[in-house]
Amino acid sequence: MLSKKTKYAIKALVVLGKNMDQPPMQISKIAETERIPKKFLEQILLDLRNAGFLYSKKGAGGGYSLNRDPKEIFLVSIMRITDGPIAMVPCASLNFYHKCDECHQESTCGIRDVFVDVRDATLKILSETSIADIIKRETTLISV
Amino acid sequence: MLSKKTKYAIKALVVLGKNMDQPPMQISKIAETERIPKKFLEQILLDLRNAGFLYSKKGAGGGYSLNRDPKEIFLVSIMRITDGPIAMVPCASLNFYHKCDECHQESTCGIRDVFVDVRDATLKILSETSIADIIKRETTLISV
DNA sequence: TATTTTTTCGAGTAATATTATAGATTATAT
DNA sequence: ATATAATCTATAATATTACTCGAAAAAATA
Repeated sequence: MLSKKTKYAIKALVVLGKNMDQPPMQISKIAETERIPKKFLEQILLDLRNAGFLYSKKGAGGGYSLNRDPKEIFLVSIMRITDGPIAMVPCASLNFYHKCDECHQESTCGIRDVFVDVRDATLKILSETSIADIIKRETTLISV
Repeated sequence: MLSKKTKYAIKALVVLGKNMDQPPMQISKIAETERIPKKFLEQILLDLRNAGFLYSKKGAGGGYSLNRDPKEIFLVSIMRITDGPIAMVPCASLNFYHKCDECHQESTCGIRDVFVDVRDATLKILSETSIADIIKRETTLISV
């Protein structure tokens, strides 16, 4: 399951992606419009900022804005920051690999073998889909 | 992440798949060979039995055996029993659908739209892969 | 029929992860 | 100076996962 943390992160990035030419937006503003607990959002935005996706400014008139083109922010990167691995088993993870507790012989593990395929299929979609795509999909869905 | 419950379920089914022509195997035997906590495995096997995948027999000489051809037991069915939904968001689930807490307008949700695609890609693999396939993959991996 | 074996059942607990909150601190603008 | 708004550290609340306990029911066999 996708954590709320990740959903909130995506939603915040979408909001900021729609706010590109405007002055930075405050946490409290984002929290209100998307109905995200403010203090929780605070942590999430900080993570995204530390990962280089957001620009932040303190003090009056401060807030957050995207540090990159929304076309260049892909779901896979966000999810790795907020949820960690994409793979469903740690032994099939590219960026967060570690042995499964239960596993005796990884090299011949049929489960791992299948979930490497699942990971690749998931990864393909998530690394092709950007914040800009999400915004585009939403407007497309409205018009349908 | 795949729960241990699901991994244990798959492992148990694989063991039983290799035991097809033998008399039923006891919980304790499966638990030992696969190093699964016995009481936990007990619950898991019961779920699989109630879902019709296993045959069980009480008393001396009793135990568990597969109720179907290992070629006809697919990962997707096992996972739905042990972990529930395949989709990463409840609103994209076929068998366990429910609204996301956070969601205001499902019909135009770009997140949902992407994760329906992810679900489909995952589903394809999991509904094509059987216990027999896992066993086959393992022997193939050994010979490589 | 008594005993042993093994699954079944209902409940409970422990460990861990997720979600959320609190309060003080630091930076910036006016 | 003062107000604004992000940052930091810690902790509380809740949910989920992993696992345990003890007794009951069913079947075999001696």
